[in-house]
Amino acid sequence: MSSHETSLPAGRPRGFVPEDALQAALVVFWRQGYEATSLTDLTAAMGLGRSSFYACFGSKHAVLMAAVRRYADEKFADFVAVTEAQPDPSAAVRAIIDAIADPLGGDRGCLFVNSVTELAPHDPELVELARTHIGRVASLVTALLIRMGFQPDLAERRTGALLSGAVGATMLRKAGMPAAAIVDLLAEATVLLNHP
Amino acid sequence: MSSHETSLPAGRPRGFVPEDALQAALVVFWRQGYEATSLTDLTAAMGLGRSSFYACFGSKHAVLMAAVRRYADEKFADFVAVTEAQPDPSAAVRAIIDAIADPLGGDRGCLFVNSVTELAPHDPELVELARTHIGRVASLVTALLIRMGFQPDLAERRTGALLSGAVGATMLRKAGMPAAAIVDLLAEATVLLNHP
DNA sequence: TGTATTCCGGACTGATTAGTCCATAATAGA
DNA sequence: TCTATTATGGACTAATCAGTCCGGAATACA
Repeated sequence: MSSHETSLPAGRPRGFVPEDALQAALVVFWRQGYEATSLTDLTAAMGLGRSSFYACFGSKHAVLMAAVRRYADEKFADFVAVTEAQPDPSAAVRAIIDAIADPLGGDRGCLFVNSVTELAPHDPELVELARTHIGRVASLVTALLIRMGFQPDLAERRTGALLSGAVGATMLRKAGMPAAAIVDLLAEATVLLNHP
Repeated sequence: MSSHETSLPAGRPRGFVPEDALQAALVVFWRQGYEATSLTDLTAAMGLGRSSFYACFGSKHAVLMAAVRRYADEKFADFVAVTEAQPDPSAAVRAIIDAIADPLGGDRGCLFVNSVTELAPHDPELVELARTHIGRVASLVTALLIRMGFQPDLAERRTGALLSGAVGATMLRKAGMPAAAIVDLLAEATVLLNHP
């Protein structure tokens, strides 16, 4: 049992870091959407040839799935971090809603929302990912609402209303609504936290 | 001045009704999105050849614009009708939000939301249409909130939160959330109408 | 150095894309 | 019936699509 740290292969090593390439793909999909992104766009942004692309990632669709999964995981990790760092559950919910809508984050919207909206009707794999992600985010928020004193079933319904508002805000932002209006609108949504 | 009812042309008459063809195109775009719909899909659904298509509509993008415009106009007309038929402004707002989210209308979402989400970053013409449409709907709802007793600036911000929630609900529906949950969530959003 | 193994640039594939064009068909008015 | 005008089907184009493949380059290990 000699040096087998990560079971290195015996041939020529990759000239790129898969995670970096995936991140580049994520950005392109985020800006352009799935169908509007050609393999030429994709490989150019990722900085690799078609051979490397297919050898490493398999297909255009697989890259999208990996990118969306990465995006969703990253976002969810942020939400959890906020939740753990913020002792006040109400403030934590506000922070999560803000992070979803990302009111100051430009007008390209949310990769997750964009992808689901574009592909959901014909992409069961993406829908499955979406259900899982939405489910875990909803659980997190619902738990915070319960900590605030809401009854479980009410907390669950109100979580839906809050998430819906955050998601809708990303679309309104894409439609050209000014960032300031989005900020106001999200602040207004906190009424859902104050009303019994 | 003989019979000049609609200034009829002198050549062979059309073998189709443009409005019907447009409606068929609308349905296809609604189900499949813009990029995922080929001209072959489109003309097949509309029941006409490429020549007729281009002679009558100009381009694929022009048809999308016409379809979205028609969709938005129809929806807005519904909202106005509801507003005028319903004496209680609070109930009128609830009806409008419900009509936007269309919780029982299947999982293809809203053509307007779908199109904006897919194309907004690269389609200024569509963004312009979106701004106009969102603006008039927001004005309508804001007026209702003012009639309910809200101060104008608060009414405007709360309108944003309500519309955001309705729009977001269409995405959650596409992501597989059950219709019943959408109904609950929308009902919960009416908290925004009850809180001072 | 030699060999096994992997990676990569780029040419290539067949299918599909949005859009054009033309010869023919169908109509209105004379 | 004849002519001017418009509509139509279907062939056609040049470009682009996602994906494949191969010959050479680069590495690890012996």
